[in-house]
Amino acid sequence: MSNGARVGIRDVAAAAGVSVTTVSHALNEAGQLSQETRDRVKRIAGELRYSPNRLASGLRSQRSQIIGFVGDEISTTPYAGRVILGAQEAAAERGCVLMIVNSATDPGLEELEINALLQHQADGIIYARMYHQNLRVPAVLRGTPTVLLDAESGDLDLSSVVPDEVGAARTAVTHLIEAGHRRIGYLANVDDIPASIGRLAGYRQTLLDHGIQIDESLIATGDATTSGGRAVASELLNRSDRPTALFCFNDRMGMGAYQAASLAGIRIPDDLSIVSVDNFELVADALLPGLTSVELPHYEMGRWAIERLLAELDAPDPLTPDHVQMYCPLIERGSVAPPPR
Amino acid sequence: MSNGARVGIRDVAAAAGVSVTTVSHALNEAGQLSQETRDRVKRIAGELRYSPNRLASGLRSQRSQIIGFVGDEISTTPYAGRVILGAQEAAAERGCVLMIVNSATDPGLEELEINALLQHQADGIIYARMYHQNLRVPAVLRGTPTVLLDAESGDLDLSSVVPDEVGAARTAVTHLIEAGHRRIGYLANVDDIPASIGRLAGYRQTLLDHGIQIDESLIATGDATTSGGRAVASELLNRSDRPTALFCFNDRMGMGAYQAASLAGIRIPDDLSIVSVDNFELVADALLPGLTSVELPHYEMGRWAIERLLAELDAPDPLTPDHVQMYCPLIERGSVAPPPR
DNA sequence: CTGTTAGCGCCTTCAG
DNA sequence: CTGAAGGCGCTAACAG
Repeated sequence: MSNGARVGIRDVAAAAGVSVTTVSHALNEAGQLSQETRDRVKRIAGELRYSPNRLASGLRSQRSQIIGFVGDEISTTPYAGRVILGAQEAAAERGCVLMIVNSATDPGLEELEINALLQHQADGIIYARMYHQNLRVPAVLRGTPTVLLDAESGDLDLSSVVPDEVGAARTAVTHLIEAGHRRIGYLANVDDIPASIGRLAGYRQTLLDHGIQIDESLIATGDATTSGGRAVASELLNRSDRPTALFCFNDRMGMGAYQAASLAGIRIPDDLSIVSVDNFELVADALLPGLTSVELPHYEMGRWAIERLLAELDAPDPLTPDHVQMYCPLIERGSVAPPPR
Repeated sequence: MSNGARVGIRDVAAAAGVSVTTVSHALNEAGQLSQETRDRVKRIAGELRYSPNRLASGLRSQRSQIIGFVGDEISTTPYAGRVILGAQEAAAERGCVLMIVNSATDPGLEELEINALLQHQADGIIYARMYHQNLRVPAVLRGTPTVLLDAESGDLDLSSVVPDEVGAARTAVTHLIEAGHRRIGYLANVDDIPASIGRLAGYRQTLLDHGIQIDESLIATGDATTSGGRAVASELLNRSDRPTALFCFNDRMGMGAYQAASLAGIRIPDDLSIVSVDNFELVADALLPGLTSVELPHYEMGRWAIERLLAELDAPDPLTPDHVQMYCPLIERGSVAPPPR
């Protein structure tokens, strides 16, 4: 009915002429066995195509080797894939497997889904958001080791990993300044979220650090979408004293800026340089010219979250929570050039 | 250590003054219990915040309620999210949960990952590809109920669901013809995969059905990427007898066609109409004007695969495999208009 | 209609 | 260094 896991530990024991204990020890690198016995048991287990039943071992050892992954908007964002890949690869390296639920917008449903994870005895939970945010973790999670991914929680002592938003903006704006730009506009996101705040702060700081006066009229705020970016970029670009470069909240706004530039007959990068944040390849790489973008380290955050969670699970004493802001590297393509003279 | 699942079925039994059997029956809607007892047990279980241990029940009942999902390129395609969402929602409705692995390009690694699923006693497997393809299913899967998603297998009798590629092309081209176009180019994909074959066939059939002679020179083949689309679209659009409409293999090639048109000073949709396949919103919706596209039903395929798999699992006798070609709906945006006169 | 009795397959004290 | 026994939490026969 199920899979071919007909052969159990006792079959191996019988075939090897030892007890089940010895087999268990040999296979789990536990106990004190002679190397010879250990090898022989392993060989025979292999020959018999023995495969452990993790329900049984989990039941007994109180370790399911399952990590629950609670994510929002898995379907609507392109980032989810890389987060999940990073998490899954890190988990696989440690003999764990991911159990994924898409936390719905409805908190009631989310609780149901988390309960399913808990019923399966997930050893721990990665609570992931696709956009950096502050949140309160659902009460059901209390008592289960949890790591926050692309999210932070004020009320609870949970480890978390988020992108270094300020640093991302600094990297982008510095790149523009180093190319010679002094008049740099910012296409900001209206939403009041950490990414908006951090990137705006990074933009300001970097200009100031380079002795560039901040011109508030060069900060245009809109929806963090292509059409939003197009709209606000148009305003900026139709001014007689338009900026020579644009830093964009994300790649979608960056794409909007391309469209606005095209509509206004402004060439990229000759007349206008653009840097954004996301490095969403399907967009950044597809634009003409390619969009230089600061990458949000989704894969790395996925890995980090799993590694941290497993470290907490393995620690004999509770670890003090760690809060990481992850570095965001610049991916250069073709949208930056020196300003037109 | 683990979660708060301290309270077990025996605690509930004690509190309710019944045996564990009665509790089990009450909670699982099994056996023959008086409605009164059933309700009382459920109430008490709720009050005690009882939560079943699915490792234990799975071990006993030989049903883990886990569906394994093995997918490729989960991280690099935007489709994965919707497939997974459809699968996960359908699974949740049936009390099941998804265990996801990203099958690497390396078959050895893939086998390892599938084995992990099997060790966790997954009741069945969804073997999913992100691009429609024919394949041989890994030998490890033999003996485990498996459903193919966006893939078909010649050598094995496994149920499968794929997009109706021919139908998708017919829908797209028919839409163009109904808008008045007769001279319709096709941006084809060089890769020799079912999608390429099916969409090309659908393009040809539809023209023929409408009495339109096929002009082979209007079929331009390139990489299924934005730059590939741009390159081949340029060829077509720089001809004096250029087509009035373009059917594109996918949205990325469609985006390339937009760029080629822009470079050539051709306006969409006034001078040129475009329809493609994918309906990848982040691109189709972001383009100016919006790209009319035939949607690949990823969410629905995810749902279908789970429902089919569960049906096979629940069937007393083996079901005869089902092979579905799923309908692809047209999503109209702004890239189609009557041909210029 | 409800309770008793065995395990599901494995790990983990304990003895030997 | 190895083996015997008990039980993780639950369900499925069968009794009553």
